Amino acid sequence: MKPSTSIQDYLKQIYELTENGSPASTNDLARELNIKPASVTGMIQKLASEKPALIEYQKHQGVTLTSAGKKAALEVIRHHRLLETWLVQTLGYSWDEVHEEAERLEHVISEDFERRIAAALDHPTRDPHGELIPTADLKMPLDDSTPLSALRKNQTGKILCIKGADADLLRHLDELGLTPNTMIEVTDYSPFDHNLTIKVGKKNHVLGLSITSKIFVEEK
Amino acid sequence: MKPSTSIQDYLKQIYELTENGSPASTNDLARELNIKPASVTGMIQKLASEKPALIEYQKHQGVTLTSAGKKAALEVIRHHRLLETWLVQTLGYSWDEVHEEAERLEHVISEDFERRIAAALDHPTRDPHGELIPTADLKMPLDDSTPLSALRKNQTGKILCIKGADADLLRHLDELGLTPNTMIEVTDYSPFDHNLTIKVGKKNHVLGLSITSKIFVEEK
DNA sequence: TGTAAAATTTAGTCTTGCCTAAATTATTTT
DNA sequence: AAAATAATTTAGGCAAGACTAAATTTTACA
Repeated sequence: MKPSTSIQDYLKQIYELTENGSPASTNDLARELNIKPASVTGMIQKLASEKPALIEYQKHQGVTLTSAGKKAALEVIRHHRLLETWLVQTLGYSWDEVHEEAERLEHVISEDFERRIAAALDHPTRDPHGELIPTADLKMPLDDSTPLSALRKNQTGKILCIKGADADLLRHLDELGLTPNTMIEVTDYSPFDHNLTIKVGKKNHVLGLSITSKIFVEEK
Repeated sequence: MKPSTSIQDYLKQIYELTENGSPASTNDLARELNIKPASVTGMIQKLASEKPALIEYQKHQGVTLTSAGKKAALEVIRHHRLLETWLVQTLGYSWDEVHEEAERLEHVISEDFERRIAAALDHPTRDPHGELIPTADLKMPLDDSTPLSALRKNQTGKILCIKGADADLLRHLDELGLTPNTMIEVTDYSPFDHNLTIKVGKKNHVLGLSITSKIFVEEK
């Protein structure tokens, strides 16, 4: 049976917190979901005792997704990213506005709806932020991007993805023209503070690590 | 604050059951909402004691909407009908498929989303079934349609709306070409059983009262 | 290594919205 | 008008999913 909206939110969040390979802690989950840690423990115990189990869990050790849990998480993430793409393309949302709307819609659309928007968008592989969209058979495509912070003077690339930016930063990057699919060139690098000077269009911008580590590019 | 999904469903249903002018009974609500009558009583008491009250209620007398309740109901109905229109126009749903999808989406879309689809559709006044769409300021437009069953031999009209048909009947009417905006002519009337012979395109169909009373036309 | 701080879990409570069973009120039939 | 039936309400319960306060475990640091 289809997991509740709450459970879908937990699974999605666990997926994201465990992408680095390490288990997700009760506290991290609580922070990300805006829920008290005690409540998270309760839900964790429930998810671990579902059959089939959706997460792997041992007291005080954090949680990881089982394959059933990962599948359910990817389903929600696919919904979310297809919806964002579609809202931007068909209703003129800007890429920094769509998140909240998709956050609510992702839980209620049918598989039929999912198929229809995927087809209407011609089966996109990345959403407006550049995040990879899980495939229809619920696999996450391989990510071939590099953080902009890893580039050095004279290297060029195409922006693929902006990760982990809040609404303010998204708007700021939009104003600078730093959006997915834009070509950029590193015109200077400061080894001291890791600042990069980036040429985008005809303008140069000096960006610190807190920004360049959130921009992912395909090196050319 | 925004009413819960459950409350929105109650209000929408009460709106529809009271369109005839008489209050909605506990039993009718229970039947339409697939909920037990005892549960309906509980919710009714809650809705009547909200401030401001959303319904008018006296024990054993049925319920009607207050103006606050009607406003909330029209908001949901506007969402539903705009969504149906939009799903049909942009995602190729057929008019007999959209109901369920809209039923879930109507509760989660933002006012911004509502404005965007209304604008994208050029502010339609009727949904794919022909039902009137409440205006942006939450008034229900006047209905200028007549039941097809009231027409007699040689009268002609344009189909405006199909009301209260289940999925089977919707598909059947679709096959006969009896969809909103179609021109029809009454070529015969049987006073005995109230059957009407209707010419639609080049074909004639004999329709009983159970069908003609669900088709609403603009008489020409 | 022992202790303080941080993280986690347990225990008990609350709200929402549904349920069943039983009691009450209204309506219909004889 | 009384009896039978139908509609409605009351009472008591349950599951989901959140909360607070208190107990426990783990980790970190002196």
